Amino acid sequence: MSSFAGRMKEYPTVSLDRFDRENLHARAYFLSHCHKDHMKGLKGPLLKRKLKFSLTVKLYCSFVTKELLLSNPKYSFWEEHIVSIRHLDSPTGISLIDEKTGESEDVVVTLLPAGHCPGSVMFLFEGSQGTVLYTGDFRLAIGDVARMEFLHSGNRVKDIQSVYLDTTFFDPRYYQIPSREACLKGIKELVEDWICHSPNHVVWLNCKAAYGYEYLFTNLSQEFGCQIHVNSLQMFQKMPEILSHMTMDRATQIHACRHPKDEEMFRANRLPCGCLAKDGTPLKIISIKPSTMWFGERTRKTSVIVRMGGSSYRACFSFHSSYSEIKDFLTYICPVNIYPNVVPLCRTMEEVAELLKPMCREHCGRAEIVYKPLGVLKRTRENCCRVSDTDDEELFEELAMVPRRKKVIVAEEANAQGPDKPQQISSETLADYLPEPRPSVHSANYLDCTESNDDEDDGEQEPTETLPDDQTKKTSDVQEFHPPQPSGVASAGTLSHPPLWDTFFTPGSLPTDESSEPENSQNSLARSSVCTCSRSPELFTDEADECDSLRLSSSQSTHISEAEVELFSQLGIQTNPESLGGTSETENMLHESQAGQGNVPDSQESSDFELPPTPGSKPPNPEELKELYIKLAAGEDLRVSISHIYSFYSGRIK
DNA sequence: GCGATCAGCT
DNA sequence: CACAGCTGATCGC
Repeated sequence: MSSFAGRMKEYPTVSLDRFDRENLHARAYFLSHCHKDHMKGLKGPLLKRKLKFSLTVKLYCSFVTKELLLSNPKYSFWEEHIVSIRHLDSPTGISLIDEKTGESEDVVVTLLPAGHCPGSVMFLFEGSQGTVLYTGDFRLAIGDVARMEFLHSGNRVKDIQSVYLDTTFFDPRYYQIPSREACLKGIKELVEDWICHSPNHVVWLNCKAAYGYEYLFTNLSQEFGCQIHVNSLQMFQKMPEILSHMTMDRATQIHACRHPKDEEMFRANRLPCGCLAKDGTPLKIISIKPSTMWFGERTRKTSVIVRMGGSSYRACFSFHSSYSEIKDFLTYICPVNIYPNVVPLCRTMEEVAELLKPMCREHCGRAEIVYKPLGVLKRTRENCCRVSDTDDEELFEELAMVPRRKKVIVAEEANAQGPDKPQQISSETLADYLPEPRPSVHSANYLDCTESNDDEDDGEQEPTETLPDDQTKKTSDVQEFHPPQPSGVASAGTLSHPPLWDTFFTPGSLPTDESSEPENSQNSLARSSVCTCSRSPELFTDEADECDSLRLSSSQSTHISEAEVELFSQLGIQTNPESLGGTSETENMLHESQAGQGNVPDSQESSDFELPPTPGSKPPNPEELKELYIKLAAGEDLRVSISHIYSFYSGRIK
């Protein structure tokens, strides 16, 4: 839960995600996403009154956030005062005007995708007081930050003065959270194993009353060709990409409907909507409750699905980045200052601040590092592969070779025109260059899983995976579970099937009924045949690496530095000594440029950093490059890990 | 009657 | 397993 007070040191005349107290005096407001803990005071009478008499005060947010906000009539008084920025990554000039004195300050703000819930964004401010990033809440995968065009200036990472950071899971206890794709895969398999039995076998997704599960709904809808039953569709009226996957018709096998006493109803084998089978008999229901599950640094095998007993399951699902994901994010941008917005559970603000210190520029030593661009074939930094086999890899990694996108927009200057007409510095959007929404499908082997959110529990573990005991198909026998794959689906990391050419030329269409589903489903499955292989970390290297495609490696961000270990020990946090100083394959493969860090003086005239070219990795060898080229030539979309964010969590949805 | 805050619940 | 939000009680205006 955010405890950010609303204001940044550098630009104190704007307020973000807080609208009460001192924030009542702000010259402009910013809303990162539509969760209540970021909307404190937003419907307060004092603010309402202020708006009534103001010509210049505006609320800036993404297009989707505006729609979601205004779908609640309590906020309709904001309507004339909202400036929604439809396109992410499109710098907008804003004049911050003091209505009493006429004093004015110009800033340029850029919305960056945050991957937290529909419409969620981060705000990047650039102005006389430096470049400052307010992250709001975010879930970015490792490597995503390197693909954010507007955190770069030319080949370099922008010089970021301060980051106001979502630190929900910035604690080594939350070292790893399975990737979005791995979680989705686990849920898909569980759903499939249940609903395939009969039309009377239904799934209830026990989701909380908050935005953020739409990604799950749309993917399940697409996968199984049935829309998800929900209580209301009103808020998604202008978002067909979401709307088309939801229904208010109870006659479906997947429900996410809610009722004040839904848990109680479920225990009595009833859906919250009260739906029964066609013949009036009770349905056969399982519930899946999305919950955050985390795993310690040394946890090797994990499960994204946990059976709670009876027909109740928990499925891993996180709205926030894990410790290692946040660390990756910070390591990349290396800001001068980092301010936590959230106090993680069982921690104090002081402890979080201590944990963040090593990530600040002063301590990370980044200012000394010179990175050499790779050249024509640029790719994302790949500094956190920590898996030893394909199962683990799918669970935690979604890294892929991602050619850096052509830079399409350059924010040169902000000729702000005043808040009524914020200047769109460029009309092109990054989203235009991103792939169509699609489900992410990996190879079908079920995860050999051991549940562990206990980071003390770092030894070999017995599988605890359990599944409905009345099922005919036993997914609990994880080694034997091989759900049928649609034809044309290649396993991740392989090219066992030729590309389906037509899929690359079929305009993205939305399945609006079941009849349209199979083809769409297949198309999207085919499109998502991507390489997600990543290199084994030294932590878990006891299994053969079966990944036969491009290998990248790194050790940087998954390693805890000695300084951190010392810090953790001061804080009473256990760290893994094996991760320190051990010679590993990955360490041996450090890129030259990194090995030479500190030796080469940076071009000091610029305060920006050069773009890191995959620290901790070796340059691709000819074999690897060949494979990459084959994939590119085959039309495979290698951009994978960030696409889901743009699909659902951006202002792109119209 | 309305808003703020907190405990309790999920 | 813990994010986000609801309900209901209480208090103050």
